[in-house]
Amino acid sequence: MRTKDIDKQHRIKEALIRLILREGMSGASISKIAREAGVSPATIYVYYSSKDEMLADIFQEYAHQSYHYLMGRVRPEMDGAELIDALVRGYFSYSVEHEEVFSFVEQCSRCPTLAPQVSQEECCCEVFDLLHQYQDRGQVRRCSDPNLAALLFSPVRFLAMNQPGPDLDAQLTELVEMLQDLLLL
Amino acid sequence: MRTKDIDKQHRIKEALIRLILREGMSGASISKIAREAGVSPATIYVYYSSKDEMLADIFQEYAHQSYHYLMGRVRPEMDGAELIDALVRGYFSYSVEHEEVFSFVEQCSRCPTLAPQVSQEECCCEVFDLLHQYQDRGQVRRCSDPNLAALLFSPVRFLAMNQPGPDLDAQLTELVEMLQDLLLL
Amino acid sequence: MRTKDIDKQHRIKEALIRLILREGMSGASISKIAREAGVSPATIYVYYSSKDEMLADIFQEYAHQSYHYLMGRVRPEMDGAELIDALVRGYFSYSVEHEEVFSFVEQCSRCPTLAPQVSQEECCCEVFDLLHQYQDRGQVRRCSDPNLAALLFSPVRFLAMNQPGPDLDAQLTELVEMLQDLLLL
Amino acid sequence: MRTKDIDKQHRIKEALIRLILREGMSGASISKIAREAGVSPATIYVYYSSKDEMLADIFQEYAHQSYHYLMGRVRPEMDGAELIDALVRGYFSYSVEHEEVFSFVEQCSRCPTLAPQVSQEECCCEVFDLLHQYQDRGQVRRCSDPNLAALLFSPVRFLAMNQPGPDLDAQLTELVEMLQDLLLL
DNA sequence: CATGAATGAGTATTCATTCAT
DNA sequence: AATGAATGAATACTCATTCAT
Repeated sequence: MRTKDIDKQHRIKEALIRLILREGMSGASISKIAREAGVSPATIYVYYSSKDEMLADIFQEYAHQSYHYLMGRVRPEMDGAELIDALVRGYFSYSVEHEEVFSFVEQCSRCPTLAPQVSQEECCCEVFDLLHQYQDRGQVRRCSDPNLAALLFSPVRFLAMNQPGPDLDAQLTELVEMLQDLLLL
Repeated sequence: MRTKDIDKQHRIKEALIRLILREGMSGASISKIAREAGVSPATIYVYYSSKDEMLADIFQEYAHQSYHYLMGRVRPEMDGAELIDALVRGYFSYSVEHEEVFSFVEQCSRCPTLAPQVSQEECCCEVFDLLHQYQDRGQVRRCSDPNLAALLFSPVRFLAMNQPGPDLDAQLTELVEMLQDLLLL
Repeated sequence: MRTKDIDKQHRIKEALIRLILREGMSGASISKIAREAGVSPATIYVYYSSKDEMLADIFQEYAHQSYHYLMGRVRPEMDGAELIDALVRGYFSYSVEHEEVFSFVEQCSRCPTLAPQVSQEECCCEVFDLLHQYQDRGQVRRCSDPNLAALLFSPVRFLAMNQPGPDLDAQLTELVEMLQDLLLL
Repeated sequence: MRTKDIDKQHRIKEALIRLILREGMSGASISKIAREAGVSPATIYVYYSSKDEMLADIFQEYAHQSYHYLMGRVRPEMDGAELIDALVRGYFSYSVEHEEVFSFVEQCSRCPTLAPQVSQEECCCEVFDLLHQYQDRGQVRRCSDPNLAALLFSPVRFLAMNQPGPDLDAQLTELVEMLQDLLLL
């Protein structure tokens, strides 16, 4: 059965991510994952040859999901200000809507045994392509890609991580404005 | 009665931090820590009542070391541009010179079972006091503290985390300039 | 899927009981039990979810074995004197032949954390049913069940526990006679 | 200070016995005992050279306390019936009033590594001396000492151990009457 | 493909005991 | 006499993985 298999592997992925959100990297054991996914521990080894490989695979798979999400929030007809607004608020929405994946990726990317296995810059190229177009059109300030990424996404990631205060919305608006000040020409 | 060996506790702390840099949160087991510190596993329980408590204690202790480090790099006679330069480059230096602590804190602050136990904003107040002075004097743009922290420290943290490329220095200079553009009046 | 090895569980039970006879409750550690049973410590947790549960389960299982043994030693055609003789001597034989189980049950039933988990009076009802018949027929003195059990079984248990002296046989005979005097009408 | 020492040793004894009532033989570790007694673990080794020796010593010391208690409940002017009544009810009272010691002795005397170290029949000689006098005077039936002990004390011990039912008092009365029937001439 | 049984090596923690003061 | 520090060895239990079905 084709569907059955894929479903099972999918449940394993979700179980892993859910578990890591709840208990952190060291709380995600094979047997807990299996229990959470409703499969046997042995079944996990049908899809992944080791726990390390599983983690790396799934990290790789989800590492750039946020950028795909972002691409769904921008429209070609947006001007620079709207683009920055969409990217910043979009990234924040993502961290809320996909809390599990967000936390999973955050944790994995800090793990010294895991992070080097995964190419960090690979799949966000779509977003960069877009930004480059705006830069080429003189709508967005030119700067190196790492700094662009650092300024556009790290601060909002920082806000997303901290406990949600009451005036978080105002902060988000302020952040958008500041980044517009900084990046628009 | 044998007297408590402060050096021993210090070695435990360093061993923990070193190990987490090398192997991540899930690689830091009590017995590895003990071996690395040159003590018996049981000795760790003389100083900490559980592994969780140990992690939380040591995380708490080091969570704000970077800010103390930064305070040692700024001088009252600096103008706004120099301040931003000192803070950004200082934070980067810190991440290089104290790689172990930097990675340890980064990992701990993403761990869902650990982060909530530790008050994140406590000891960086000194830095904020300083920034507020510059804001009061009209040298630094007014904005909410979280956004100030997010913009000043997250991007450089992001650069520090990624594998060191050749033109990292140029990027750092660029980042400083951009933040000066953004934050100076 | 490998099938559960009933023999393995049986070996675990026997190992536990043997060990407790030799070394007492505090000598029966999981690793000793595993070694004695010829399995891995982890295997024990395939059959029991914790040591406490294992002890309670196995205690429960053996708590009333002596009464089943007794039922095999009485015949319906016995008169009252023969019945008492069979029960008392039978119980003594049991303590000799099944020394391990006897000691195991004696120890468990004194353990304050274990005894309350196991229903003590459950399975000896068969013996009581029998005794009630003799009482109904006027062959055995009427008295409350606890006293009947206390008088018929505790004294012989006491003799069985003490180091075997040379005239133990005479004592047993004397005990039988005294109980016959007391209980026959 | 003389008193201080004795007091400390006494607190250790009481702590051990209390702990074994609550948690059983395997729950009584040196450090728990020390905490319960309010002393340092090392202090225990001032009074006892090892845990085994401590257990044996204290068991020995309390093994026959019940018989001393009983001797305080009998009067020389009692007749046989009163004597049996006093012994049986006295033993029961003891098990209630000195629950901790009662449970401690019950558990120790079943422990195969502990029981053989302690002479069981030593100190109850006073009670036997008394019973022998009644036997010599023809007031109590002659039988071997072990059987006398077995019949007089085991049944009431059995009643004492089982959970206290509502009609325990009636049972005790019944037991006294039956033993009087059996043992009085 | 899928699985529960099985396990050696590991986990965090506690043990009885000794040491230095 | 008394103690908290220190520990090697043990504790109960879980791990990632393999095996037999």
